[in-house]
Amino acid sequence: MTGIAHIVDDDAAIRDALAWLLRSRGVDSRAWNSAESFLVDYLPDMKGCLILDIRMTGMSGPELFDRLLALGCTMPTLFLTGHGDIPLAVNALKKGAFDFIEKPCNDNDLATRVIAALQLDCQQRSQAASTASIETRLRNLTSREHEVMERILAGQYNKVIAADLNIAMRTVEVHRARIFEKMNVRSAVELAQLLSSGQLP
Amino acid sequence: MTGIAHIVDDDAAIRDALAWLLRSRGVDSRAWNSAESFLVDYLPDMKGCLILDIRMTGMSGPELFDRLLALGCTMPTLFLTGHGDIPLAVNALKKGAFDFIEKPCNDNDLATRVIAALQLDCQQRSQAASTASIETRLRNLTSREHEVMERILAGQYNKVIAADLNIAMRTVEVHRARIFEKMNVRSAVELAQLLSSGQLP
DNA sequence: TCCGCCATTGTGGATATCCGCAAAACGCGG
DNA sequence: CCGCGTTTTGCGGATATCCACAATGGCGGA
Repeated sequence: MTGIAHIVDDDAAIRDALAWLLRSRGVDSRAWNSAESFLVDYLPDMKGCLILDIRMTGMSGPELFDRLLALGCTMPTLFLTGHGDIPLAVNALKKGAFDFIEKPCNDNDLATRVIAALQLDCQQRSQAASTASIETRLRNLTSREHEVMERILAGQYNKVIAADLNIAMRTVEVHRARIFEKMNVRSAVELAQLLSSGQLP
Repeated sequence: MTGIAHIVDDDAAIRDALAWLLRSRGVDSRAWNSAESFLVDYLPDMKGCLILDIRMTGMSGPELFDRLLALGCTMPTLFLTGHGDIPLAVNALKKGAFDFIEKPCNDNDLATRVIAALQLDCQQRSQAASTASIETRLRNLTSREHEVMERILAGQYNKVIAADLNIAMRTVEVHRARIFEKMNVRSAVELAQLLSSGQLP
């Protein structure tokens, strides 16, 4: 668990209480007093989770959430609110927010949910790294190699691929070996499994 | 879109109004006046979506939802409520409810959400049928065939599989051909793709 | 007992895959 | 201009996959 809790709340007492609570559970945190100040500091490689207040001077929590979604932020987001309503909660959750908690709330419950969000971030990052690695390897293939690979994955014989692309079978073999090398697999089966395992294009 | 909206509400006026609204949008429905009466009629192959009231005499909407989850019901569920609260809404959505709508609500909005739920049910059923078909085919394999298939999917040569299982290579070929036939694939690549494509064991 | 299914095996022949070694042509960037 | 990467091709040899045809033995159910 390597991420931290990013707290955005315009109430200093809440920020301090949250930071204290999470520290008592071994969770590091950092706090911002407004959505705008968080956005100034935001970086795509921030790890952990977000804890957003709903009502804030200036940009609101939900508005910040929308903005971060647009920026591709994947950190699990917990909304804390003393002034929420059901459509707001439902809307946030349907947009992918991790949780929506009314204040005042049970300290233990809150800490538990934050820890769950941090764990989810960890898992998501691990999966995203794996997907990115596959995508990098795919990007390293030449366009010819892509053409051959599509046909390998369609189960075509080298002879059929050669006829299809109007090249020699030996050339197909060369491309095939290069594809396996670049994709770091040893067989067409392994390649198929690699490319079927996630949400890849 | 072949499913219907299953309405469970103890208020006859609401049931009628909902049925009328949905009919005006081309959606068939059927209504029950209590959670218990719906449970008496419930069948696992019901198609469509569920519209549940929260507060009802006897078993409540959320209690019915829990019961149906336990029965393996996959129909997308929309909660309708005039008396909800945020934790209830959040809890339902986190358990997988499709939507949570406060009454009174916009007729158009409600109908749109119901139609979206019906579409989701349709997709889910299609995916479930595909998964079931694969599982049936897997079940038709003999245990020996399973052993060989695992090794094929691990990318092993027939010669290695034969040595591993202490049988002739010809036998591996026979099993291999039977596996492909039963799984309705033509190659190990296709088999790997078939078994990597969903949430299978 | 008979039959069907499963697991196993062999023979021989055909096709598919793999690869070292070698070579040539083209395009791009330093 | 030169080096490198890409694409292509051929040769020869080895290994892998596929399968028709044939056969045997064990097990379970009718």
